[in-house]
Amino acid sequence: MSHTMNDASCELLGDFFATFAHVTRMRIFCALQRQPRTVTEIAAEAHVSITNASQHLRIMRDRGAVVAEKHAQSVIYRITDPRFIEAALLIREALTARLRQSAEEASERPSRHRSRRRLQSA
Amino acid sequence: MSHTMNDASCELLGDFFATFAHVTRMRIFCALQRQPRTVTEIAAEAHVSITNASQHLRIMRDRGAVVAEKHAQSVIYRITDPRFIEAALLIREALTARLRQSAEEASERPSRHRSRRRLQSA
DNA sequence: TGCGTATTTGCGCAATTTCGTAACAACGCG
DNA sequence: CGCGTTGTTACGAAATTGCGCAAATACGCA
Repeated sequence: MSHTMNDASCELLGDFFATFAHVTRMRIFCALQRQPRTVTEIAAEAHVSITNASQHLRIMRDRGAVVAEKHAQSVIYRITDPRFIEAALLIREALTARLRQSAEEASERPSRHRSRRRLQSA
Repeated sequence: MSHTMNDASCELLGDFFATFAHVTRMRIFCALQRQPRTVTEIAAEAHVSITNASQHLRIMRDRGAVVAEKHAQSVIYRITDPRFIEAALLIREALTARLRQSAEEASERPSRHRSRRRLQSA
């Protein structure tokens, strides 16, 4: 496998990113990180209704991010691939590093606030 | 930093994933992977209009995924953090591994097609 | 200054996503 | 069986996103 991406990878990745492109779904992912959980537990941890949790879980299930296993009265969800977690942690590192860095820059060169990131002249 | 995620990380990550949750934006990311490019070049590589490319680039710029640098008449975009590329490659590995695996399973136990992933009984 | 190239933005519309309400399905238990 | 618990689905409304077109902006050059 090459070290750069092609068009097919773009389709694949775009779809994957969409799976997690919602705070609630990230929170669900977050809750499932430590251990498998029932829908009711997931809903509580993600601060949403059970219905809403179920709806998001369906999206994640359809895209293969989680699997459901029926157990007595309840349904237990878990993350399908630990690499998803690894990837999320890696990205979080990059993001927090960026935050730290821009915080430092802001303290060096203060009150240069831009409400929206614009072009930077060369 | 812990090895699991908290609520703040979820916000951050949800936003990040949204940035790339579109085939066109992934293709743009893909094109910028090798080298910085002008908007016109990016539009050509992503197979979209210049206007549309510019719109997607604004989204990516606003979220900090890319930066723009004005150079003579043209604007040159580049990816802000190489870790974004690393992460994308890592995720691609996980995804293609999953694809390979389900392809194998499908050949072992054929014609078990489900149009939509459903619950699996224990 | 006026022109051409490069890029961005405003706007309206179509498509998609999100979410609540209500109805429905599955299951264990008395 | 009838009921309570757990979870899913249908549906419609509201919000968001995506995109094309036209207009605007930026900049180098004659």
